[in-house]
Amino acid sequence: MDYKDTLNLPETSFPMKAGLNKLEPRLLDEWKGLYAEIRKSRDGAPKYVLHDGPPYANGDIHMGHAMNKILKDMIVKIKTMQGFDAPYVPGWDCHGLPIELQVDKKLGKKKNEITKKEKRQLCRDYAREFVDKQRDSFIRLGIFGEWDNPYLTMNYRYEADTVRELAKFMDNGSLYQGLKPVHWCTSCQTALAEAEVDYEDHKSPSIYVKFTLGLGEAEKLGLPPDKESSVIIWTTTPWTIPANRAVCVHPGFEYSAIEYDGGIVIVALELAESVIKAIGGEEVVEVKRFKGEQLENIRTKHPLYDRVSPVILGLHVTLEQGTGVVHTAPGHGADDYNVGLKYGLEVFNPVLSNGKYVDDLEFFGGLKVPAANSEVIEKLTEFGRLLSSKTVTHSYPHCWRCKKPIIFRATAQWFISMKKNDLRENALKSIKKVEWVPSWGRERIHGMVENRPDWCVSRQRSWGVPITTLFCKKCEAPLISGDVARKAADKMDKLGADAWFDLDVADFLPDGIKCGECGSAEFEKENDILDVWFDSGVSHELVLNSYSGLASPADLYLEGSDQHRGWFQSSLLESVGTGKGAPYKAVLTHGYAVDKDGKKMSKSVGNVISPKKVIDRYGAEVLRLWISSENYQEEVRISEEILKRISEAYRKIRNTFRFMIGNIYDFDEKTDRVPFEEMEEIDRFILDRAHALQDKVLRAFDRYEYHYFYHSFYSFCVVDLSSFYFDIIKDRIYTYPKKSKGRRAAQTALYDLCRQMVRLISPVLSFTAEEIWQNIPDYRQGSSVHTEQFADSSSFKTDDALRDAWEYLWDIRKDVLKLLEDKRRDKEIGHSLDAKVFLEVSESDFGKLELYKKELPFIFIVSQVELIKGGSGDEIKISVAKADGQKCERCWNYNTDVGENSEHPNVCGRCVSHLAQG
RNA sequence: GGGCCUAUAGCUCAGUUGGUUAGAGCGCACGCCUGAUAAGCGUGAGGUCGGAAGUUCAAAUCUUCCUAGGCCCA
Repeated sequence: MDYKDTLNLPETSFPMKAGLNKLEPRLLDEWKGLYAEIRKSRDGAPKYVLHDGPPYANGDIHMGHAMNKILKDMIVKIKTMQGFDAPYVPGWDCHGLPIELQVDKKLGKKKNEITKKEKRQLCRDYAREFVDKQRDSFIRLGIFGEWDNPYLTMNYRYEADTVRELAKFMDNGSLYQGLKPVHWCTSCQTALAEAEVDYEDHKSPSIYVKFTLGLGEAEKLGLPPDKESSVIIWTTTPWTIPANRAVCVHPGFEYSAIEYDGGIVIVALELAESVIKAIGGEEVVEVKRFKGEQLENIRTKHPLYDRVSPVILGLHVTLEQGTGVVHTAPGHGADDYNVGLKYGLEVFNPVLSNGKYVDDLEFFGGLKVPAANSEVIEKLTEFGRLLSSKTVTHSYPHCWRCKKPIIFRATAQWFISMKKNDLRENALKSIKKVEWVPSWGRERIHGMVENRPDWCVSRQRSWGVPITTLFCKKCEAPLISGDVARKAADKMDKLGADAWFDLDVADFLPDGIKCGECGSAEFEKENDILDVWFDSGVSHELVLNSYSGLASPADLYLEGSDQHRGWFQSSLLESVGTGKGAPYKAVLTHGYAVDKDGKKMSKSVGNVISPKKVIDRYGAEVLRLWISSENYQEEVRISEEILKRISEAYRKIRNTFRFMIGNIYDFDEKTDRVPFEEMEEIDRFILDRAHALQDKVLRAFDRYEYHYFYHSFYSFCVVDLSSFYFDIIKDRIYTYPKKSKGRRAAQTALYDLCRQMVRLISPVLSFTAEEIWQNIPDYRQGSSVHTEQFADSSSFKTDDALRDAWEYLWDIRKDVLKLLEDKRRDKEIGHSLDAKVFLEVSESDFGKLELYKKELPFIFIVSQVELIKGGSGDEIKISVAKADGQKCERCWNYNTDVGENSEHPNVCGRCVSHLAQG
């Protein structure tokens, strides 16, 4: 007869192949109301608030989005499994230039024909479209959250509340108007963003100009007082000379004082030769040498006007070209502006929006730049300040619309002061109280906040939240009033940002308000909009305090490491600036997704792997497992090979569960459970290992070390279960009578393992965990693993003695397997059950092993084991021979009693007895 | 150019305060099994710890420099 039919082989409909592209959509469908159900199940539980940083509503999601959202989802699910009420409200950043540019692009030439209001509506439609697209993608990844009610920075209420936040900065005096240079097209008469600037070759004059040292300054430097000493600058924009306010040197460079044309000129040592040559000198005769820092605060004379241009120090000075001394006009250059802030230089801009000098500018009033270059050069020559002039071709910014060269020009901008109300100091203090993971995040953001300039919050754009300030019609003085802002916000609640632009200024004027300068009561509205970083920077206030279940400050912010400059900082400044502390208790950062060589993914290189591609080919589950496997605090690599490895690991994990499910098909916990103390030792041992695993995994979770889960869990499946425990208990669950205690004990262990492990994987393998959950014997229709909590595995813990004994047995097993392999190579055995093992051990080891005499054959999966007392020390001598007796047709073990039963002539005594019991 | 960070087997990761021949799993090679079967088991080969110099009795681990890469600035 075929004894296979008398065995209890696994039975399950849980498929070996996942078919994730079908399984995942099916479960997503079943999960429609699950988020609400999970929240309900945690009603009243302690909260854990992870606040979502809003992605920009533009374009399809890329790997960085997927990584960020999956990590967040894992954390929310872990906290939920730990019993917390962990809500997740996703958001989107909807305003800003990139969307406006996309809309412009779609409009083509029509863009100049539509009104600003129409443009804003198109931007709103565009953002909406991508919010929906991205939302579908995120849901597809298995992310749980309040998807039907996300926060959008373009929601009317959000826009209005953003203005209310801005009003707080108006109230406390932090908001002010100042000047800052921006890219400016004099032809279109508009400010341009960096993205709207094209760099093309352009011909410019190249001039060297003398800045003569003021009276008595030469002596300070130890230079002969009877000669004229000058520093030499080089520039390609002579028209900015009238706006010069300083000359800048690098503190670390060496500078040479050189004899030239009866006087002395000072330039960088390294450039001395080329400069002297360029200005027609013969040879370099050095009189003296200085370190750049020695020149600080030396007074030079402006080459055209009767004013002083001091020497200042700046790290942006280079030796690539020029003289190593930089002509500094804070109104006409970014570097100049920044260094000027440090020295308190005037941000002087004599150029009007149409590119003409203001009328009262001496010598050049009314001239247009940059055509005025020739007049400036002429004047410099006349004043004897010009050393050289020629023409060069170089890369120069042009307007992307009209293709004409643009200029840098200081314009009025709105700023939030870092100094007023001690914003910088308080922000730095708050940084110290936050937990930064990895820890270097603290240093990074601290350094940035310490050195950043005031926050420029204005943009000359259409798509955004208005800066609700007014200007006096009469004297043009700005009116910064929180009351005006709040009146505007009240209108915006119902009408959105448009209210500010559409309604009459009178609608925003509080009773009796007058211009503080001239007393006039007539005003006009500011047209600038807010920097989008302000929009998202207020989310802690607008979102955390308005959604049910959320609370401020958040327990955690989790974003890419670029957000130390971005959202972490804007949120911090906004929160501290409105009188609170940091909006987060902890900040966790992740690296970027890069290719197999650690290089960033880019279309031009062709190394981009999109989430969609991975989902289509492998399933979202594999993407989730991939992220869990990597140390996300550094750059995270992804490649075909990595995905292949991960999907293989996925199959192994899946099969591990399949084995457990397949072997508890006839197990009913209520009637069949074997109490822990009555289980076989190995059953208790493996449960103990499972407890230790969970314990370590949960502790790693608390340290934000999520990839510990993947490695330890996977290793548990492969090493502890598949190759050790499962292999050993097969004999017991397959060949023992169905209802025997031995089989039921193993089933109890499998049942407990399965139920514990499925919870452990659920934050990562959310789909598969649910599928497993639905295949465990006592599955309740409609229930979900995701409303559960992690198993309390402390009842799995066993005593140290049992643990030590089995670790010892396991070690010996490894040695036995090596010996078996030798015999296999020699063709003496095939299957390990063909073998009999001899262990020659010392007195003390003999005692230990004799206790397990009966277990040893099963542990080694051999037919017989013989213990021999002998030898000394720790050494165990292992030898292998062919097993005694004949192979039992049923259990495949060799035994000398095979043949003793006439009814079952090819079966061992143990199986005969098992058969009798049914 | 500056700030912060990273570099251990083909892949993903461990390597405690510096202390024997640098570990694991996967993959690979070879073999076993055919009662988890497009599964399962075993054995084995893989590393000048990115490179160089230094500190030390002793360095993957500490210092400096270099190379490659990432983020943010300029």
